[in-house]
Amino acid sequence: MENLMEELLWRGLIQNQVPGLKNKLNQSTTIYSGLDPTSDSLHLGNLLPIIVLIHLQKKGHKSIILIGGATGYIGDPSGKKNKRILLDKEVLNKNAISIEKQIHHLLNFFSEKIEIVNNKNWMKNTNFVEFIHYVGIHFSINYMLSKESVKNRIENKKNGISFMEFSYSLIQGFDFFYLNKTRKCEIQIGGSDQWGNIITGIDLIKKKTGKKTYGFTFPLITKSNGIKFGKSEKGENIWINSNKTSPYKFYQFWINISDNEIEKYIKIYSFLNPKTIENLIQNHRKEPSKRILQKNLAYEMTRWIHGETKSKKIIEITSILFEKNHRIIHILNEKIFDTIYENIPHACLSKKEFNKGYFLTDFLKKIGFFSSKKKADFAIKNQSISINKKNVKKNFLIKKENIIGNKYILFQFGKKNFFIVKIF
RNA sequence: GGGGAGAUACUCAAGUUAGGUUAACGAGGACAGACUGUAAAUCUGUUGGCUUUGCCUUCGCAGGUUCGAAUCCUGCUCUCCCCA
Repeated sequence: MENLMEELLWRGLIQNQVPGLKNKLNQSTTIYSGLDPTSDSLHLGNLLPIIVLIHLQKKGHKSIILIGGATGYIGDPSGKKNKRILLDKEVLNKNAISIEKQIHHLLNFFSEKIEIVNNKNWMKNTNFVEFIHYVGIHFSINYMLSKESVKNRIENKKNGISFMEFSYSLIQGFDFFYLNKTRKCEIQIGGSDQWGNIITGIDLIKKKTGKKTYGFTFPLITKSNGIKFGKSEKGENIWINSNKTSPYKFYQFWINISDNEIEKYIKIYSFLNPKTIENLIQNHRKEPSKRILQKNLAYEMTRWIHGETKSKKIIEITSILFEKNHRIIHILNEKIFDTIYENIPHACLSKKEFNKGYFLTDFLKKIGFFSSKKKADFAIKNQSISINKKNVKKNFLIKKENIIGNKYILFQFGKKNFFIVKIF
Protein backbone atom coordinates (compact mmCIF):
# COMPACT_ATOMS: atom_id res chain seq x y z
CA MET A 1 0.00 0.00 0.00
CA GLU A 2 3.04 2.26 0.48
CA ASN A 3 3.40 2.74 -3.24
CA LEU A 4 -0.24 3.48 -3.85
CA MET A 5 0.09 7.24 -3.83
CA GLU A 6 3.13 7.10 -6.07
CA GLU A 7 1.37 4.81 -8.48
CA LEU A 8 -1.65 7.08 -8.68
CA LEU A 9 0.60 10.05 -9.33
CA TRP A 10 2.56 8.10 -11.92
CA ARG A 11 -0.64 7.15 -13.66
CA GLY A 12 -1.65 10.79 -13.76
CA LEU A 13 -4.75 10.16 -11.72
CA ILE A 14 -4.22 12.86 -9.13
CA GLN A 15 -4.74 16.48 -9.98
CA ASN A 16 -5.59 18.07 -6.69
CA GLN A 17 -5.36 16.63 -3.22
CA VAL A 18 -6.16 17.48 0.35
CA PRO A 19 -2.98 17.69 2.45
CA GLY A 20 -2.33 14.54 4.44
CA LEU A 21 -3.83 12.32 1.79
CA LYS A 22 -0.67 10.29 1.41
CA ASN A 23 -0.57 9.24 5.06
CA LYS A 24 -4.25 8.46 5.01
CA LEU A 25 -3.80 6.14 2.04
CA ASN A 26 -1.13 4.23 3.90
CA GLN A 27 -3.73 2.64 6.15
CA SER A 28 -6.85 0.85 5.07
CA THR A 29 -9.77 3.20 4.76
CA THR A 30 -13.01 3.72 2.88
CA ILE A 31 -13.31 5.83 -0.25
CA TYR A 32 -16.27 6.87 -2.32
CA SER A 33 -17.09 8.57 -5.57
CA GLY A 34 -20.47 9.52 -6.91
CA LEU A 35 -22.00 9.68 -10.32
CA ASP A 36 -25.36 11.04 -11.28
CA PRO A 37 -27.53 8.75 -13.41
CA THR A 38 -27.95 11.22 -16.23
CA SER A 39 -27.93 8.44 -18.80
CA ASP A 40 -28.73 4.74 -18.90
CA SER A 41 -25.12 3.88 -19.62
CA LEU A 42 -21.68 4.78 -18.44
CA HIS A 43 -19.26 6.29 -20.92
CA LEU A 44 -15.50 6.64 -20.90
CA GLY A 45 -15.71 9.88 -18.95
CA ASN A 46 -17.55 8.57 -15.95
CA LEU A 47 -15.73 5.27 -16.09
CA LEU A 48 -12.71 7.01 -14.63
CA PRO A 49 -13.90 7.24 -11.01
CA ILE A 50 -14.73 3.56 -11.14
CA ILE A 51 -11.28 2.75 -12.42
CA VAL A 52 -9.69 4.68 -9.58
CA LEU A 53 -11.94 3.02 -7.01
CA ILE A 54 -10.94 -0.38 -8.34
CA HIS A 55 -7.27 0.54 -8.06
CA LEU A 56 -7.85 1.56 -4.46
CA GLN A 57 -9.86 -1.51 -3.60
CA LYS A 58 -7.21 -3.76 -5.12
CA LYS A 59 -4.69 -2.20 -2.78
CA GLY A 60 -6.73 -3.03 0.26
CA HIS A 61 -9.09 -0.12 0.67
CA LYS A 62 -12.85 -0.34 0.71
CA SER A 63 -14.60 1.47 -2.11
CA ILE A 64 -18.14 2.70 -2.40
CA ILE A 65 -19.86 3.89 -5.55
CA LEU A 66 -22.65 6.34 -5.01
CA ILE A 67 -25.37 6.68 -7.59
CA GLY A 68 -26.93 10.09 -7.35
CA GLY A 69 -30.63 9.44 -7.59
CA ALA A 70 -31.20 12.53 -5.49
CA THR A 71 -28.39 14.73 -6.78
CA GLY A 72 -29.25 13.83 -10.36
CA TYR A 73 -32.69 15.20 -9.68
CA ILE A 74 -31.14 18.57 -8.81
CA GLY A 75 -28.42 18.81 -11.43
CA ASP A 76 -24.81 19.61 -10.63
CA PRO A 77 -23.85 23.07 -11.90
CA SER A 78 -20.13 22.17 -11.71
CA GLY A 79 -18.38 22.45 -15.00
CA LYS A 80 -21.58 23.48 -16.70
CA LYS A 81 -21.91 26.76 -18.51
CA ASN A 82 -25.63 26.31 -19.00
CA LYS A 83 -28.53 24.81 -17.19
CA ARG A 84 -28.85 21.10 -17.37
CA ILE A 85 -31.81 19.40 -18.84
CA LEU A 86 -33.74 18.06 -15.92
CA LEU A 87 -34.62 14.42 -15.78
CA ASP A 88 -37.70 13.14 -14.10
CA LYS A 89 -37.63 10.57 -11.35
CA GLU A 90 -38.74 7.67 -13.49
CA VAL A 91 -35.93 8.16 -15.96
CA LEU A 92 -33.42 8.58 -13.16
CA ASN A 93 -34.57 5.35 -11.58
CA LYS A 94 -34.33 3.45 -14.81
CA ASN A 95 -30.89 4.89 -15.47
CA ALA A 96 -29.74 4.04 -11.98
CA ILE A 97 -30.80 0.43 -12.40
CA SER A 98 -29.00 -0.07 -15.68
CA ILE A 99 -25.88 1.73 -14.52
CA GLU A 100 -25.79 -0.43 -11.44
CA LYS A 101 -25.94 -3.51 -13.65
CA GLN A 102 -23.06 -2.22 -15.72
CA ILE A 103 -20.98 -1.55 -12.66
CA HIS A 104 -21.54 -5.08 -11.41
CA HIS A 105 -20.46 -6.37 -14.78
CA LEU A 106 -17.31 -4.24 -14.67
CA LEU A 107 -16.43 -5.39 -11.19
CA ASN A 108 -17.02 -9.07 -11.86
CA PHE A 109 -14.15 -8.95 -14.30
CA PHE A 110 -11.81 -8.30 -11.39
CA SER A 111 -13.80 -10.39 -8.93
CA GLU A 112 -14.11 -7.26 -6.86
CA LYS A 113 -17.16 -6.40 -4.86
CA ILE A 114 -17.77 -2.75 -4.34
CA GLU A 115 -20.72 -1.46 -2.40
CA ILE A 116 -23.15 0.59 -4.44
CA VAL A 117 -25.39 3.06 -2.66
CA ASN A 118 -27.98 5.54 -3.90
CA ASN A 119 -28.39 8.86 -2.15
CA LYS A 120 -32.10 8.99 -2.87
CA ASN A 121 -32.45 6.37 -0.16
CA TRP A 122 -31.40 8.78 2.56
CA MET A 123 -32.58 11.97 0.89
CA LYS A 124 -36.11 10.94 0.00
CA ASN A 125 -37.50 11.35 3.51
CA THR A 126 -35.53 14.46 4.28
CA ASN A 127 -37.56 17.37 5.38
CA PHE A 128 -36.52 20.67 3.80
CA VAL A 129 -36.63 22.69 6.99
CA GLU A 130 -34.65 20.06 8.88
CA PHE A 131 -32.06 19.83 6.14
CA ILE A 132 -31.55 23.54 5.85
CA HIS A 133 -31.25 23.80 9.58
CA TYR A 134 -28.90 20.84 9.92
CA VAL A 135 -26.62 21.49 6.97
CA GLY A 136 -27.26 25.06 5.89
CA ILE A 137 -26.32 26.50 9.24
CA HIS A 138 -22.67 25.68 8.58
CA PHE A 139 -22.26 27.44 5.29
CA SER A 140 -22.22 31.16 4.76
CA ILE A 141 -23.57 32.49 1.53
CA ASN A 142 -20.19 34.11 0.98
CA TYR A 143 -18.59 30.66 1.09
CA MET A 144 -21.05 29.21 -1.35
CA LEU A 145 -20.82 32.14 -3.73
CA SER A 146 -17.07 31.77 -3.88
CA LYS A 147 -17.34 28.28 -5.37
CA GLU A 148 -16.09 28.25 -8.91
CA SER A 149 -19.16 26.49 -10.28
CA VAL A 150 -21.47 29.09 -8.74
CA LYS A 151 -19.31 32.08 -9.58
CA ASN A 152 -19.29 31.27 -13.27
CA ARG A 153 -23.01 31.04 -13.42
CA ILE A 154 -23.63 34.19 -11.43
CA GLU A 155 -21.48 36.21 -13.79
CA ASN A 156 -23.39 34.69 -16.67
CA LYS A 157 -26.57 36.73 -16.77
CA LYS A 158 -28.01 34.77 -19.61
CA ASN A 159 -27.92 31.45 -17.83
CA GLY A 160 -28.15 32.39 -14.20
CA ILE A 161 -28.15 29.76 -11.54
CA SER A 162 -31.32 28.55 -9.90
CA PHE A 163 -31.62 28.18 -6.17
CA MET A 164 -31.97 24.46 -6.73
CA GLU A 165 -28.62 24.12 -8.49
CA PHE A 166 -27.08 26.53 -6.01
CA SER A 167 -27.93 24.09 -3.24
CA TYR A 168 -26.42 21.13 -5.05
CA SER A 169 -23.11 21.14 -3.24
CA LEU A 170 -24.87 21.01 0.13
CA ILE A 171 -26.54 17.76 -0.81
CA GLN A 172 -23.34 16.25 -2.09
CA GLY A 173 -21.61 17.49 1.04
CA PHE A 174 -24.26 15.79 3.11
CA ASP A 175 -23.72 12.54 1.18
CA PHE A 176 -20.10 12.50 2.27
CA PHE A 177 -21.11 13.27 5.82
CA TYR A 178 -23.68 10.47 5.73
CA LEU A 179 -21.23 7.93 4.34
CA ASN A 180 -18.67 9.03 6.90
CA LYS A 181 -21.15 8.46 9.68
CA THR A 182 -22.62 5.18 8.47
CA ARG A 183 -19.63 3.60 6.70
CA LYS A 184 -16.58 5.36 8.08
CA CYS A 185 -15.88 6.71 4.64
CA GLU A 186 -12.95 9.12 4.85
CA ILE A 187 -12.03 9.99 1.27
CA GLN A 188 -14.08 11.28 -1.62
CA ILE A 189 -12.73 11.34 -5.14
CA GLY A 190 -13.99 12.75 -8.43
CA GLY A 191 -13.16 14.60 -11.59
CA SER A 192 -11.48 17.97 -11.28
CA ASP A 193 -14.83 19.76 -11.50
CA GLN A 194 -15.82 18.01 -8.29
CA TRP A 195 -13.20 19.72 -6.17
CA GLY A 196 -15.59 22.29 -4.75
CA ASN A 197 -18.21 19.74 -3.87
CA ILE A 198 -15.65 17.49 -2.21
CA ILE A 199 -14.38 20.35 -0.06
CA THR A 200 -17.92 21.18 0.99
CA GLY A 201 -18.32 17.64 2.30
CA ILE A 202 -15.00 17.75 4.10
CA ASP A 203 -15.96 21.06 5.73
CA LEU A 204 -19.34 19.75 6.76
CA ILE A 205 -17.87 16.68 8.42
CA LYS A 206 -15.29 18.84 10.18
CA LYS A 207 -17.95 21.17 11.54
CA LYS A 208 -20.34 18.45 12.57
CA THR A 209 -17.92 15.97 14.06
CA GLY A 210 -14.50 17.57 14.21
CA LYS A 211 -13.12 14.69 12.12
CA LYS A 212 -10.68 15.29 9.35
CA THR A 213 -11.49 13.73 6.01
CA TYR A 214 -9.75 13.78 2.66
CA GLY A 215 -10.25 13.89 -1.05
CA PHE A 216 -8.54 14.10 -4.37
CA THR A 217 -9.52 14.78 -7.95
CA PHE A 218 -8.19 13.47 -11.21
CA PRO A 219 -7.55 15.74 -14.15
CA LEU A 220 -10.22 16.51 -16.67
CA ILE A 221 -8.89 14.59 -19.59
CA THR A 222 -8.86 16.47 -22.83
CA LYS A 223 -7.34 15.44 -26.08
CA SER A 224 -4.84 17.63 -27.85
CA ASN A 225 -7.62 19.08 -29.99
CA GLY A 226 -9.41 20.25 -26.86
CA ILE A 227 -12.24 17.79 -27.10
CA LYS A 228 -13.05 16.07 -23.86
CA PHE A 229 -11.48 12.64 -23.93
CA GLY A 230 -13.90 9.80 -24.26
CA LYS A 231 -15.82 11.49 -26.97
CA SER A 232 -15.52 10.65 -30.61
CA GLU A 233 -14.53 13.25 -33.16
CA LYS A 234 -18.16 14.04 -33.70
CA GLY A 235 -18.47 14.76 -30.04
CA GLU A 236 -20.43 11.63 -29.29
CA ASN A 237 -19.67 9.84 -26.10
CA ILE A 238 -18.02 6.48 -26.27
CA TRP A 239 -20.45 4.37 -24.29
CA ILE A 240 -20.03 1.17 -22.39
CA ASN A 241 -23.37 -0.09 -23.62
CA SER A 242 -22.84 -2.06 -26.82
CA ASN A 243 -26.12 -0.81 -28.27
CA LYS A 244 -24.93 2.75 -28.00
CA THR A 245 -21.35 2.20 -29.09
CA SER A 246 -20.62 -1.04 -30.88
CA PRO A 247 -17.69 -3.06 -29.54
CA TYR A 248 -16.01 -2.64 -32.91
CA LYS A 249 -16.27 1.12 -32.69
CA PHE A 250 -15.16 0.99 -29.10
CA TYR A 251 -12.05 -0.95 -30.08
CA GLN A 252 -11.36 1.42 -32.96
CA PHE A 253 -11.58 4.38 -30.65
CA TRP A 254 -8.55 3.16 -28.69
CA ILE A 255 -6.65 2.02 -31.76
CA ASN A 256 -6.91 5.51 -33.21
CA ILE A 257 -5.38 7.37 -30.30
CA SER A 258 -2.36 9.27 -31.50
CA ASP A 259 1.19 8.50 -30.42
CA ASN A 260 1.62 11.63 -28.40
CA GLU A 261 -1.34 10.78 -26.20
CA ILE A 262 -1.32 7.03 -25.98
CA GLU A 263 1.32 6.86 -23.24
CA LYS A 264 -0.84 9.03 -21.05
CA TYR A 265 -3.99 7.03 -21.66
CA ILE A 266 -2.59 3.58 -21.15
CA LYS A 267 -1.46 4.71 -17.71
CA ILE A 268 -4.83 6.15 -16.88
CA TYR A 269 -7.14 3.53 -18.30
CA SER A 270 -5.40 0.18 -18.21
CA PHE A 271 -4.92 -1.97 -15.14
CA LEU A 272 -1.62 -3.30 -16.42
CA ASN A 273 1.02 -2.88 -13.76
CA PRO A 274 3.46 0.01 -14.06
CA LYS A 275 6.39 -2.21 -14.96
CA THR A 276 4.51 -3.81 -17.85
CA ILE A 277 3.40 -0.42 -19.08
CA GLU A 278 6.93 0.98 -18.95
CA ASN A 279 8.13 -1.97 -21.00
CA LEU A 280 5.41 -1.48 -23.56
CA ILE A 281 6.25 2.21 -23.78
CA GLN A 282 9.90 1.45 -24.43
CA ASN A 283 9.00 -1.03 -27.15
CA HIS A 284 6.49 1.34 -28.67
CA ARG A 285 9.04 4.13 -28.89
CA LYS A 286 11.45 1.87 -30.72
CA GLU A 287 8.92 1.00 -33.36
CA PRO A 288 5.95 3.32 -33.23
CA SER A 289 4.61 1.99 -36.50
CA LYS A 290 3.73 -1.25 -34.76
CA ARG A 291 1.24 0.63 -32.59
CA ILE A 292 2.02 -1.55 -29.64
CA LEU A 293 0.47 0.73 -27.05
CA GLN A 294 -2.69 1.33 -29.03
CA LYS A 295 -3.19 -2.38 -29.62
CA ASN A 296 -2.59 -3.26 -26.02
CA LEU A 297 -4.83 -0.62 -24.59
CA ALA A 298 -7.57 -1.36 -27.11
CA TYR A 299 -7.42 -5.03 -26.24
CA GLU A 300 -7.35 -4.43 -22.50
CA MET A 301 -10.30 -2.09 -22.58
CA THR A 302 -12.39 -4.10 -25.01
CA ARG A 303 -11.99 -7.32 -23.12
CA TRP A 304 -12.82 -5.60 -19.88
CA ILE A 305 -15.98 -4.01 -21.21
CA HIS A 306 -17.13 -6.49 -23.84
CA GLY A 307 -15.44 -9.73 -22.86
CA GLU A 308 -12.59 -11.87 -24.07
CA THR A 309 -14.45 -13.68 -26.84
CA LYS A 310 -15.84 -10.55 -28.38
CA SER A 311 -12.56 -8.71 -28.31
CA LYS A 312 -10.72 -11.60 -29.96
CA LYS A 313 -13.28 -11.59 -32.73
CA ILE A 314 -12.94 -7.87 -33.18
CA ILE A 315 -9.19 -8.08 -33.40
CA GLU A 316 -9.55 -10.80 -36.00
CA ILE A 317 -11.92 -8.85 -38.21
CA THR A 318 -9.89 -5.68 -37.73
CA SER A 319 -6.85 -7.41 -39.15
CA ILE A 320 -8.91 -8.59 -42.11
CA LEU A 321 -10.51 -5.21 -42.78
CA PHE A 322 -7.22 -3.36 -42.61
CA GLU A 323 -5.28 -5.98 -44.55
CA LYS A 324 -3.48 -4.33 -47.43
CA ASN A 325 -3.53 -7.31 -49.77
CA HIS A 326 -7.00 -7.16 -51.29
CA ARG A 327 -6.88 -10.76 -52.46
CA ILE A 328 -7.10 -12.07 -48.92
CA ILE A 329 -10.73 -11.10 -48.69
CA HIS A 330 -11.69 -13.50 -51.46
CA ILE A 331 -10.42 -16.60 -49.75
CA LEU A 332 -12.19 -16.13 -46.45
CA ASN A 333 -14.85 -18.55 -45.38
CA GLU A 334 -18.45 -17.61 -44.87
CA LYS A 335 -18.23 -17.82 -41.10
CA ILE A 336 -15.77 -14.97 -40.96
CA PHE A 337 -18.02 -12.88 -43.15
CA ASP A 338 -20.86 -13.60 -40.78
CA THR A 339 -18.69 -12.34 -37.95
CA ILE A 340 -17.77 -9.22 -39.88
CA TYR A 341 -21.41 -8.65 -40.67
CA GLU A 342 -22.38 -8.83 -37.02
CA ASN A 343 -19.75 -6.38 -35.92
CA ILE A 344 -19.61 -3.52 -38.35
CA PRO A 345 -22.32 -1.28 -39.82
CA HIS A 346 -24.37 -3.34 -42.21
CA ALA A 347 -27.56 -3.71 -44.21
CA CYS A 348 -29.24 -6.57 -46.00
CA LEU A 349 -30.97 -6.72 -49.34
CA SER A 350 -33.03 -9.40 -51.04
CA LYS A 351 -31.76 -11.03 -54.23
CA LYS A 352 -34.88 -9.80 -55.97
CA GLU A 353 -34.12 -6.22 -55.03
CA PHE A 354 -30.48 -6.62 -55.92
CA ASN A 355 -31.31 -7.98 -59.36
CA LYS A 356 -33.19 -4.83 -60.24
CA GLY A 357 -29.74 -3.44 -60.84
CA TYR A 358 -28.29 -0.42 -59.12
CA PHE A 359 -25.55 1.98 -59.92
CA LEU A 360 -22.99 2.25 -57.19
CA THR A 361 -24.06 5.75 -56.17
CA ASP A 362 -27.68 4.73 -55.80
CA PHE A 363 -26.69 1.56 -54.05
CA LEU A 364 -24.58 3.40 -51.46
CA LYS A 365 -27.46 5.71 -50.73
CA LYS A 366 -30.00 2.90 -50.65
CA ILE A 367 -28.15 0.78 -48.12
CA GLY A 368 -27.57 3.80 -45.95
CA PHE A 369 -23.80 4.00 -46.15
CA PHE A 370 -24.13 7.51 -47.56
CA SER A 371 -26.78 10.01 -46.64
CA SER A 372 -26.98 11.48 -50.09
CA LYS A 373 -26.18 10.49 -53.60
CA LYS A 374 -24.10 13.57 -54.09
CA LYS A 375 -21.77 12.60 -51.29
CA ALA A 376 -21.45 9.10 -52.66
CA ASP A 377 -20.79 10.48 -56.09
CA PHE A 378 -18.11 12.77 -54.81
CA ALA A 379 -16.48 9.97 -52.86
CA ILE A 380 -16.29 7.89 -56.02
CA LYS A 381 -14.80 10.79 -57.95
CA ASN A 382 -12.24 11.15 -55.22
CA GLN A 383 -11.47 7.47 -55.45
CA SER A 384 -12.17 6.96 -51.80
CA ILE A 385 -14.60 4.07 -52.22
CA SER A 386 -13.51 0.48 -52.31
CA ILE A 387 -15.55 -2.62 -52.98
CA ASN A 388 -14.22 -5.79 -51.47
CA LYS A 389 -10.99 -3.94 -50.73
CA LYS A 390 -10.53 -2.99 -54.35
CA ASN A 391 -10.53 0.69 -55.23
CA VAL A 392 -13.40 1.91 -57.38
CA LYS A 393 -12.38 4.18 -60.23
CA LYS A 394 -15.80 5.27 -61.41
CA ASN A 395 -19.50 4.77 -61.01
CA PHE A 396 -20.77 1.47 -62.41
CA LEU A 397 -23.64 -0.94 -62.26
CA ILE A 398 -23.29 -3.35 -59.35
CA LYS A 399 -23.30 -6.89 -60.61
CA LYS A 400 -23.44 -10.42 -59.30
CA GLU A 401 -19.69 -10.65 -59.68
CA ASN A 402 -19.32 -8.10 -56.93
CA ILE A 403 -20.79 -10.45 -54.40
CA ILE A 404 -18.21 -12.48 -52.57
CA GLY A 405 -18.50 -15.28 -50.08
CA ASN A 406 -21.70 -16.05 -51.92
CA LYS A 407 -23.68 -13.35 -50.20
CA TYR A 408 -21.66 -10.37 -49.09
CA ILE A 409 -20.38 -7.12 -50.50
CA LEU A 410 -17.86 -5.18 -48.46
CA PHE A 411 -17.77 -1.44 -48.96
CA GLN A 412 -15.12 0.89 -47.70
CA PHE A 413 -15.01 4.66 -47.59
CA GLY A 414 -11.64 6.17 -46.87
CA LYS A 415 -9.28 4.23 -44.73
CA LYS A 416 -11.43 3.27 -41.85
CA ASN A 417 -15.12 3.34 -42.68
CA PHE A 418 -16.54 -0.04 -43.52
CA PHE A 419 -20.00 -1.21 -44.43
CA ILE A 420 -21.10 -4.69 -45.37
CA VAL A 421 -24.20 -5.73 -47.28
CA LYS A 422 -25.76 -9.15 -47.13
CA ILE A 423 -27.68 -10.38 -50.14
CA PHE A 424 -30.16 -13.08 -49.20
C1' G B 1 -41.56 51.89 -19.34
C1' G B 2 -37.88 54.68 -22.96
C1' G B 3 -33.85 54.12 -26.54
C1' G B 4 -30.39 51.18 -29.50
C1' A B 5 -28.31 46.67 -31.95
C1' G B 6 -29.02 42.07 -33.97
C1' A B 7 -31.03 36.95 -35.92
C1' U B 8 -27.09 34.16 -42.49
C1' A B 9 -25.30 27.04 -43.54
C1' C B 10 -21.84 22.39 -38.24
C1' U B 11 -19.67 26.91 -35.52
C1' C B 12 -17.74 31.82 -36.00
C1' A B 13 -18.54 35.40 -39.53
C1' A B 14 -18.99 38.67 -44.49
C1' G B 15 -22.76 40.43 -47.72
C1' U B 16 -28.04 44.31 -46.39
C1' U B 17 -25.98 51.58 -47.29
C1' A B 18 -27.46 52.10 -55.31
C1' G B 19 -32.15 44.67 -55.32
C1' G B 20 -29.64 40.76 -60.50
C1' U B 21 -22.44 36.19 -62.35
C1' U B 22 -24.68 34.65 -54.44
C1' A B 23 -25.81 27.81 -52.95
C1' A B 24 -24.21 32.79 -50.72
C1' C B 25 -16.47 35.94 -49.35
C1' G B 26 -13.52 34.19 -45.37
C1' A B 27 -11.95 31.32 -40.90
C1' G B 28 -12.41 27.13 -37.88
C1' G B 29 -14.12 22.30 -37.48
C1' A B 30 -15.34 17.84 -40.05
C1' C B 31 -14.62 14.32 -44.10
C1' A B 32 -11.69 12.53 -48.22
C1' G B 33 -7.00 12.21 -51.42
C1' A B 34 -1.40 12.16 -51.45
C1' C B 35 2.67 10.81 -47.96
C1' U B 36 2.51 7.13 -43.77
C1' G B 37 1.71 3.29 -39.34
C1' U B 38 -5.87 2.86 -39.03
C1' A B 39 -0.14 8.15 -35.96
C1' A B 40 1.38 13.40 -36.09
C1' A B 41 2.76 17.27 -39.37
C1' U B 42 2.24 19.03 -44.34
C1' C B 43 -0.01 19.84 -49.17
C1' U B 44 -4.73 19.23 -52.16
C1' G B 45 -10.03 18.67 -52.64
C1' U B 46 -15.11 18.66 -50.52
C1' U B 47 -18.35 20.57 -46.87
C1' G B 48 -27.74 22.08 -49.28
C1' G B 49 -30.60 18.20 -52.18
C1' C B 50 -31.92 15.73 -56.82
C1' U B 51 -34.03 12.12 -61.98
C1' U B 52 -26.65 16.50 -62.32
C1' U B 53 -24.42 20.32 -69.08
C1' G B 54 -30.26 21.19 -65.96
C1' C B 55 -33.74 21.49 -61.82
C1' C B 56 -35.48 22.23 -56.65
C1' U B 57 -34.90 24.14 -51.56
C1' U B 58 -32.13 27.55 -48.29
C1' C B 59 -29.95 33.76 -45.15
C1' G B 60 -35.31 34.09 -37.63
C1' C B 61 -41.11 33.39 -38.97
C1' A B 62 -45.38 35.02 -42.11
C1' G B 63 -46.92 37.99 -45.90
C1' G B 64 -46.03 42.03 -49.74
C1' U B 65 -43.46 45.03 -53.78
C1' U B 66 -40.63 43.39 -58.26
C1' C B 67 -39.25 40.22 -64.42
C1' G B 68 -35.92 39.16 -60.15
C1' A B 69 -34.93 39.82 -52.80
C1' A B 70 -30.34 37.42 -47.80
C1' U B 71 -30.72 42.56 -49.58
C1' C B 72 -36.75 46.97 -50.15
C1' C B 73 -41.88 47.26 -47.33
C1' U B 74 -45.49 45.40 -43.36
C1' G B 75 -46.55 42.35 -39.27
C1' C B 76 -44.72 38.71 -35.74
C1' U B 77 -41.15 35.87 -32.66
C1' C B 78 -36.62 35.69 -30.20
C1' U B 79 -31.72 37.58 -28.40
C1' C B 80 -28.34 41.27 -26.65
C1' C B 81 -26.98 46.32 -24.92
C1' C B 82 -27.97 51.22 -22.70
C1' C B 83 -31.22 54.60 -19.74
C1' A B 84 -35.16 54.71 -15.96
